[in-house]
Amino acid sequence: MTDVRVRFPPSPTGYLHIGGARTALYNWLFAKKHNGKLILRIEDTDADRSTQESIDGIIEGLNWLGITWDEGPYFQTEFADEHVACAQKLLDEGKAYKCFCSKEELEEKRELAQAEKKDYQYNGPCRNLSTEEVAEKEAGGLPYVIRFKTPKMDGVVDFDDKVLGNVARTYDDIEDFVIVRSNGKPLYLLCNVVDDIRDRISHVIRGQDHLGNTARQILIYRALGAEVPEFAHMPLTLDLKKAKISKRSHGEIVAVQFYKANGFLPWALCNFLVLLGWSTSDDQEIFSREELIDCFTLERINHSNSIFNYRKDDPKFFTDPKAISINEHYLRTVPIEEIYLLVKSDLQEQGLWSDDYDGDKKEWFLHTIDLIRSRFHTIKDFAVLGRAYFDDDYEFEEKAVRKNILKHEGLKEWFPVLADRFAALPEYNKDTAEEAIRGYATELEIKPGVLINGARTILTGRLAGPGMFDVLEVLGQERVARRLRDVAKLYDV
RNA sequence: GUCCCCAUCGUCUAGUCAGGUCCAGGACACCGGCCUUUCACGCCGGCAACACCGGUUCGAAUCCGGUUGGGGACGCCA
Repeated sequence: MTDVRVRFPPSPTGYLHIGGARTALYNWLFAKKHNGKLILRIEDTDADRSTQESIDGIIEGLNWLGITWDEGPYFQTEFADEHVACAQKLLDEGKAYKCFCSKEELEEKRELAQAEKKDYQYNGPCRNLSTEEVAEKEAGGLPYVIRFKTPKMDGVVDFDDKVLGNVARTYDDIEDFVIVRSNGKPLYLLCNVVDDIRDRISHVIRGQDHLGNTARQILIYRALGAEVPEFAHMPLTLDLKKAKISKRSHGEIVAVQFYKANGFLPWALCNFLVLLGWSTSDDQEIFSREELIDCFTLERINHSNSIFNYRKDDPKFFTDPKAISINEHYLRTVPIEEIYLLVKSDLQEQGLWSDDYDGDKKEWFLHTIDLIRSRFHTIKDFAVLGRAYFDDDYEFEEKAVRKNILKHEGLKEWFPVLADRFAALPEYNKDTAEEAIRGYATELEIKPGVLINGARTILTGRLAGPGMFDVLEVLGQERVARRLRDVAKLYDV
């Protein structure tokens, strides 16, 4: 294979959404796999809709996901002269022509055709204007667009799509499409090809929504005398109603930023995204970066669209359940150091961070997040569900208080006693704590579970959590004793 | 209306190119059980799909044709 050079060309008209991220990811994987280069090109030719905010958001999103590029970001507008020059070249060589038909006139025809349920194609008179006629109209100050002159011939324009196989379209079916607006600005179809030629793109990996563009773009490549790259059209991601996912109809749930803000591990999102339309033959679903790069191939991309399984207002899953499950998997299995910084920055944001965690108490901190992480869904849970481990001001689950505290009136007396016993322990650790708690239960002739579950609730505020003796150790002698002595407050309400 | 793409559990999918080993496998979700002081993890089990109709064939999820369904494109957007 010749040098692999692929590109990700977002138009900066909104944030980076998961569909775009998936396209970028596939390109990135393909580049990595073949020791190729990924080029980031911002397609900002639509001046009305492009924003700096959006450019920043896209770059931030890619960075967060760990999708790195080797060249760029280039900006399409910087190459405007080149686009115009290519259009001129096509004009000079008779491969394109000036069309003086007015926009209004054409729109009218198109609407008419639609109303009559007939096919519409530009078939205007301008294709065959003589040089004199053109000069005359121009002299008269008539505005014009430049149209590509599609060869009038039998047969098809076809290409061997790396995902779909052979895809063909008859010449007949391709109208003389506009490549330059009447204001002199070249259009996407042209710019994109010119840029891809300049950037020596070898493989165009993009969504199937571009499938209809490909035949026309191949015509441009040929007219410009350039080599046609390989194409790979990946399936689209739809919502449960089978509509294309978009910011407008789905809001932030489809924004990469949303996953960052909601405590996803970036690689977990990538892993989820890659599975939306691609798979291996051996049922593997969890991949390290290296594994994925190694086994990724365009040929194993699915042909059919996939559905992003997100139910609005689902109380249990705030996004696709599979995405959450993959995130949980990574959250509880990656080396603790890999989530340490993410947890740190979230605790900092929540005002729960202490610099000791980075110093004297670092070992304690790592051990603690390791202990509690298997029950969590996202990084955000450390500060919410795990708050009691980092701060004395935590909430009590109502159900837990009812079930584990209020049900046992005796705890009001027992816990202060237990607190004293813990405090008096010359050596305090999970074993001595367990001994103390079990011994006391025996004395009281109650089941140890009453003390254990009650302790969990008063110490952590929660109904469920890690093994109690681990919790006792992690929380430490002083905190445990203090919180147990305070049991009366739970009966007050 | 025209053109293009697609069609396996609720969702993501394996199997389709080289038909039999598939009364269809895995994952998520869901339901049961085990483990356990709780919950989670883990483990065991369950529910659940080849869109339809024809054809080819000894044999079809797989090949062919049609139907239906879904998606995309049809801009002086990208």
